[in-house]
Amino acid sequence: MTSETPRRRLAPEVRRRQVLDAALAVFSEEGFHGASMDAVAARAGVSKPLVYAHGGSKDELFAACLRREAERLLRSVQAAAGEPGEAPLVRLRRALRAFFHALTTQRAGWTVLYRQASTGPFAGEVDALRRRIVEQAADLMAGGLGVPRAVALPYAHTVVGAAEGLADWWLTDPDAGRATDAEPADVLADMLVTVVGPGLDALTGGAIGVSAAVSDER
Amino acid sequence: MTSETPRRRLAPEVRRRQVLDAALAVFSEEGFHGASMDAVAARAGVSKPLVYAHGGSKDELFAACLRREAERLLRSVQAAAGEPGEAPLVRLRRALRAFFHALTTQRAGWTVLYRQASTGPFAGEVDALRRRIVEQAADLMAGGLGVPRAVALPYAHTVVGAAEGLADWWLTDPDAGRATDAEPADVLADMLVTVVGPGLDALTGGAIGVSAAVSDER
Amino acid sequence: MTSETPRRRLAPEVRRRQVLDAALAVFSEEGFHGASMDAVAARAGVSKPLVYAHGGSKDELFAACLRREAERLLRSVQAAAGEPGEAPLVRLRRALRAFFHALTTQRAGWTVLYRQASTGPFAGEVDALRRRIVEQAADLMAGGLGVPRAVALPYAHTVVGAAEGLADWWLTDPDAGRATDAEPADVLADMLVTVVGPGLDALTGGAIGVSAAVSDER
Amino acid sequence: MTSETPRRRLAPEVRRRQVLDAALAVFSEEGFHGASMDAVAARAGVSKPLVYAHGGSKDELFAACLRREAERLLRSVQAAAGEPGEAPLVRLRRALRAFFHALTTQRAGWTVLYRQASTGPFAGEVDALRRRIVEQAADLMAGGLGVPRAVALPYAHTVVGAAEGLADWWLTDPDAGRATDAEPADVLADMLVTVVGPGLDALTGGAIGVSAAVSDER
DNA sequence: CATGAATGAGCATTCATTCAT
DNA sequence: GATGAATGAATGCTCATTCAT
Repeated sequence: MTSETPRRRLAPEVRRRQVLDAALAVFSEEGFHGASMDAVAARAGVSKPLVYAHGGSKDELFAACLRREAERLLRSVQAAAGEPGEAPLVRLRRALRAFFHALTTQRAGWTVLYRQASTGPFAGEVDALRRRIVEQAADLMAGGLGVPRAVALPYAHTVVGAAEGLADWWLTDPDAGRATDAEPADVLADMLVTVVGPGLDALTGGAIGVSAAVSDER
Repeated sequence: MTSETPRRRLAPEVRRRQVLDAALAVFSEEGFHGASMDAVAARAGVSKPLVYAHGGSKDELFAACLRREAERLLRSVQAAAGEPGEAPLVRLRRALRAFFHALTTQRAGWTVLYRQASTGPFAGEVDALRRRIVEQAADLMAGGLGVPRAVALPYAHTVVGAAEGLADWWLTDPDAGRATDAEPADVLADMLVTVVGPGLDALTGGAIGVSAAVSDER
Repeated sequence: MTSETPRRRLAPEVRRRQVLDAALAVFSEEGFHGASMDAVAARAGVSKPLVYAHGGSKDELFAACLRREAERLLRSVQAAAGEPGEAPLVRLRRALRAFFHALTTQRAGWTVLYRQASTGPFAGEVDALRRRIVEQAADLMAGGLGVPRAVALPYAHTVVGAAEGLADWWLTDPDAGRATDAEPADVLADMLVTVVGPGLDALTGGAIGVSAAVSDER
Repeated sequence: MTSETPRRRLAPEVRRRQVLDAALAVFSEEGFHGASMDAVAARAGVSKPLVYAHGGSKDELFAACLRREAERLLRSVQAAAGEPGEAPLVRLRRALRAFFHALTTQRAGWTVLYRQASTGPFAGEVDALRRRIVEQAADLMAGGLGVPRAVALPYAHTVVGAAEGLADWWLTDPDAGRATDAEPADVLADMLVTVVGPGLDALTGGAIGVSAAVSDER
């Protein structure tokens, strides 16, 4: 018999990450229902009971993936958005750049979060995340300028939706954002600011110097 | 056997529509994997083999639902967009209004298209549809004004993504678009034009009279 | 390929009995936990889903076996016990004869009822059955003679317990009851009456002519 | 690792008893199949491998419990039965009293022996025990009076079965044996002698002074 | 010696799919 | 043409058992 990988003993947290990583990959490729625990185990290179030991039931495992990826994504974007003192569109642009950058390293996570989870028993969890993101965006604007919340909220939904649309495009089409030789993530973020920035200006009655913000920080 | 409902022989195309309708309903409620062929048959009020006879395998059935709903949606929007002669933003707004209106009568279809199908073996099919929509939007602008395709395409992705985001919001949150007592579908469409219109103006170097178009046709 | 048994279509009630019979056999041999649905299916010569279709879940299947066997057994004994008008010991003897006779054709049922089910989620069901039997026996005596219930009840438990003990012996040991060439079931029943009859006489202060009853109806 | 409970090295036989006690408790509560080795280990407060080291496989562990409890029970009863010199019914009554008394302190053991083990791979073991008990009872009578073995054996089965029936009743129903305020174990034992004593007298043609024995030793 | 970590094997259950009527 | 009856193939999950430390 060829010397199979010997039954190594690993630290629980290492194993847990291993399992979560495998689960994320499989879930993102096959979807929640399409993914089998066997497939997760195989991907992780371990036995099925170990998956259960470290990840719990299939539902728990999926929820754990979800939460981990959401946390990661939110953290990146929040850190990039910076302090409330700055100009809203500048903060928005930095946040969007961070968002598109994060997707490059979290492609599977994004897929799981936005394509797999919005259905089934986790719609609630994902909805909550989405709401947190949108709220954050709405706060960014409602706080930064005097925009009333009732105006900021649909705007935030629009921007977040647009970002998701571009993200999907980017992850699907290899040419997306590659018109120039700048970093595609930045190109897409800037593009988005260019498109929605003036609209925000219009909504707020010119409270922001859009063009300045848009042309800034290149 | 006592002749209960006499199991009328129906014309094949009628049966087919019956089956597709049932399938759409079940798929939209339970998701692709959650839906069982038994449930579809029960919903259609026919036997399972008949479902197979008229709808093919589960995959084929799902794909058929997908295509039918996509066709419907595209047709509505295309019809509303009108002729190439008119002002792009006017056409865009009409198209968006039609889109949001269509969702009210095609809620199940939308759910299936965008929540269930974007994963699994149908991602391709959905992608193709999305691409058709985006192409159409890009044409609308690239044709209407002198915008180069390379600029129009990402813009189109942005707008379509934003529309999807708002649509999800709308279908999820009962308050979405109900700030005034205007038709919510129109409110959302107009909101979107307000947000992305000026950006288009900026992108094209002022080729369109945005403000006019935006305030027009109220 | 050798012509396997062709997938015959059978009437539902026939199939159901087939499945129940197989389940009873397997349960009686392996116990509830030891029995696998695969084994039941194999024994019935059908596929596993068919077992589920006709027998429900494993629990339901077991419960169904239980109830069917209990019903059978009770019916036999009740019929044999006859009308309240007759002498108690005569009725008791006839009932016991019927009981031991029933065991010959219901060996598996007995095992399932008394050896498998007294544990696990069905203890309640079996307890109820046992109580019905004991109550019936107690009534037989409390009603037939003037014995107070408080005396009849432990007596009934004693007699039923003794009958079960003999039954186990009989089903285990091939020699049991074969001292003479009379029907073993009858020998055991009569033996039991001989042993416990005089005790009943003693308990009731000689209300019954035991010896007469005991020697009667040979 | 911080030395919590220092996991004392214990003498092997002490450990073994610890493990057997835990196993008995778990088996009696959950049944053979329902009991998991994890549960046994947890109950014993030791690790699973230690259970294997001291108790062997699950089957062996169960068998060990079985044998230990059987031994205990037999010893109690044998000791109580006393010397062959005495009157058979007196000895029987003492033995029965000891039996019912033993159950109060060995409830778990009884449950395991008679409810869990009578099925599956241990039926043999339990049968052997039962046979030893019955043999003993038969010897008691065949030896004490001139009864031939062929008569004594079924009688013994009857008495033992009746005792088991009463025991089950007692352990199930809290009112059993509590008519007077005498010790229930004694009440049940005496009750049993009252019921089966006269029958033995009848079988042997009046060789024993039943009434004397029965009323004796109150 | 004692254990945490790991696994092979099995089980109840469901479902898409297809014959026989 | 339409259906009730049947099945092959998975799938989620658990457990007795054993290494590596």
